[in-house]
Amino acid sequence: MALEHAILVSLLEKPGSGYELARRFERSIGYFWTASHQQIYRVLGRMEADGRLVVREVEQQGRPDKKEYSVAGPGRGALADWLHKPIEPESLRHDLAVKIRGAAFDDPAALIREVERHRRAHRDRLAHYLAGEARDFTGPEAPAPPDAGQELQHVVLRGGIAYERMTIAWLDDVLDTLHRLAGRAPGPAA
Amino acid sequence: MALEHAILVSLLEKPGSGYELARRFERSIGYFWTASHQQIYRVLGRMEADGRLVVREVEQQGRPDKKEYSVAGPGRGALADWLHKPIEPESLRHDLAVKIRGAAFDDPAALIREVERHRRAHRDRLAHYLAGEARDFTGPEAPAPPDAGQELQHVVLRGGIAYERMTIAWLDDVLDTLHRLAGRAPGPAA
DNA sequence: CGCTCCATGTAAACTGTTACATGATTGT
DNA sequence: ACAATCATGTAACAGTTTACATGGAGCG
Repeated sequence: MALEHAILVSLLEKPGSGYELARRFERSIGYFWTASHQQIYRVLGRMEADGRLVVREVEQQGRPDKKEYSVAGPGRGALADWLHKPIEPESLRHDLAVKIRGAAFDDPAALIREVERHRRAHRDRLAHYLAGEARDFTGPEAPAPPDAGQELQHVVLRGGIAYERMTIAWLDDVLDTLHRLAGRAPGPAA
Repeated sequence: MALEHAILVSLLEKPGSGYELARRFERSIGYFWTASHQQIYRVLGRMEADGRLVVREVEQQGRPDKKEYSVAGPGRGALADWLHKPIEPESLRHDLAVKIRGAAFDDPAALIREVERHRRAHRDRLAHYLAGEARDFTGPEAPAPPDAGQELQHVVLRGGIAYERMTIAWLDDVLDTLHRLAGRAPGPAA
């Protein structure tokens, strides 16, 4: 159900169309929640029908009209209810870890390329987060003093940065392990 | 689709029943993939129908009979195919981060209890992982030298440990931020 | 002419959660 | 007697992914 709440938070930060939300889910909100445009349009339709959102048709020049959504009273209430209700601490879903354990029944060396690819992706994501942090929070252009919303956005971004740094360090550990195993026995085991 | 692959890896490590798999998904495999028994039974049924698994009825004394599943040739092939196919680097799903950003439109101080609860859960999980590491890998009972499968299980567990440590440190950062905001403005903003 | 961006959606398949259901054994 | 553990499932619903579908504007 958290997609609904993520959309409410994003629209409270700034109203926008389904398309714009989809873009945000590739960027800032996407640091901790992902959603495709198909999902977003469906949920927006439902939330508008439920009275949590209001739409405004916006005519544009040189591009298609868009529907700008913003949060209505009941939407704000639904978000407040959810914020006050405890949630379960997350459990991870990590495909790559499944692959690493699966490598025991295949060739561990064959995984090295894949792990390196993931390491590059995480390194790029870290660079992207750090650039965003400098632009919005720590650089000379950043607003001083920051308001509560900016402080909270920043602490979430610091979480993303910590996650990427941790992941890169772990992938280095994985690569070391795979190289050691590849040196030891160069074929499929088991 | 990774539940299927996680089941294949687990059954290659050791054949077992749906019930036993559900237990493993609360423990070792559960460090990086979760699944309920309902899901597991459904997928086991499908995989057996597809010829990826074979079942053996095992009579037991003092407890109900069970169906012991093990991986068939096509199952091993399906796993190998998946292992050689690149996967997308994961994107996070972190409800708590949605809540933290949402707190800008509610009372940040009201989130402190919830964050503390999550911190305790992660601290407990870390202790559990560390106990498992000592028991299976670094303690005096651990097999020496470890085989490839154990090395790979260990590196995945180290990833879980690093994740929990990072998360605890981040939650401390979040708590500092919330305390600072609570001291500054004691009501809902926006 | 083809590519990317803007903007919106539908449909089908699959995955995951919640609730319900049964029945024996072991321990308190 | 009651609760927990072992063991297996069904059914309904909610959420997610993948594929299909349309169409204009601007750039090289």
